[in-house]
Amino acid sequence: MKAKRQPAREASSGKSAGATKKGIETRARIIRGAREALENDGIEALTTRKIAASANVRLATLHYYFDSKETILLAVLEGMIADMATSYHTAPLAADPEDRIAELLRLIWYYIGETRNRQIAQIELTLYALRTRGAEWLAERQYGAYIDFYSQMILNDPAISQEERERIGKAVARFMLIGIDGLILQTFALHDEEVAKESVEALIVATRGYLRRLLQKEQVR
Amino acid sequence: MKAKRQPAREASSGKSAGATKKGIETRARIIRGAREALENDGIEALTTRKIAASANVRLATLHYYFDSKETILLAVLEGMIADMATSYHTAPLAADPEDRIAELLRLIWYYIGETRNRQIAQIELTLYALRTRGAEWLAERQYGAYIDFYSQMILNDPAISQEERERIGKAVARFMLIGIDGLILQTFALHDEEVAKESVEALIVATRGYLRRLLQKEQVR
DNA sequence: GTCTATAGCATGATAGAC
DNA sequence: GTCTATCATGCTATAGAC
Repeated sequence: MKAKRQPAREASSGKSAGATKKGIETRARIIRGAREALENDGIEALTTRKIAASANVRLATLHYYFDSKETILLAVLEGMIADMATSYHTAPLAADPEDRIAELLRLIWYYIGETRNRQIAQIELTLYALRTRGAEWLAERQYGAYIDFYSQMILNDPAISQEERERIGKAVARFMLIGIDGLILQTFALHDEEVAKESVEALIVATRGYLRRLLQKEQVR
Repeated sequence: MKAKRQPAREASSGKSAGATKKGIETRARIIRGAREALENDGIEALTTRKIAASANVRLATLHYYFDSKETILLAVLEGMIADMATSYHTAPLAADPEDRIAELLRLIWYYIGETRNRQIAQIELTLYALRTRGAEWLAERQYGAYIDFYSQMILNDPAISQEERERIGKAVARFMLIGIDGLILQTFALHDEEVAKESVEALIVATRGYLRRLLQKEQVR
């Protein structure tokens, strides 16, 4: 709540603590506990006491590992970024990029449905990072990571030059990500499974179309 | 922070206060102050004292008009929903629905760029409502209001039956809204104006395509 | 590295004068 | 309807024993 402190450049840690094996473990447990508490109660109701309880750690231990509540929150976001790629490692495998888009979007959609509160928590954290002076780069990195990952999943056709592949892949990835984020908010607000499913299919068609258009432009050059 | 209180069914007010002219004015000032404080500092840092200061009202006055901080927050969201329609009343006018989509999306995009913090605050509040037991309906109503509004903006072709017009219009509106929300998050995270502009155009093409497809299906029947 | 204990202050909310 | 004053509690963070 206090604003006197200067923002943490490094979200990872505040102290040099956590070098030993047990230390690393405890640090991880704190982050996990914070994430769970955040998922359960939302950022507005999150307190260090809840984090400690959720991590099964005494209150003072939090501050041995982290400078402040802010540092913990940013570390949770960092953890989510790191976890992201591993979540989908049962990856789609279709040969055609357009089919991969469809598979990927349906897979993501399934995962989102299973992790509602985590999705909400992640958006809360993104907004928190955007608000926190000195932490905007974290939100940027989060999106960068998602875009890189999706991009690589969609386009790996060696017939296209590396440069163009990356340009187009990232554009499609950004488009996909826009749809996914918007879909999360809308689905949880409307809670109409039927309508959500329709939107996913519409998003698939749109993303495919966008990819096709970008590739066609490429041909014409 | 306490959870003992039972949730407010009505977000509008908590007490019967605010019947007089001055009372209504003060109530409005509190809501406006709360919104401004929220826009400036984010929900995580929002306190009743900040709200009071921002509304130029003493702390106790807040509680004369509202049962709790929660009630104030939900009232702010309600206010945003009410303001929504008026924001775009300089409405697009093209005759062709597809052109209206383009105009509308570019207009919305401009407005969003001018009100960055308000957009973030609104998403924060939506998530807060989704978290708050008994207030989920507010998030739903918010989306319903947006969808109704966009729907009506896009489709008013009398050549189509009322029922179909509404079905298609709402589907397109939902699609647009997904794009807009996703775009808000991504743009503020990446803060790349160039890339954002591209995404808006991609979204326009996609939304037009979606409308066209829905209308074609309609023809075939 | 983790604990107990507590400092020191901010918080949401209320009592009661005017 | 708005104020001053204050309560009870919860908050983040720290000191210091083990």
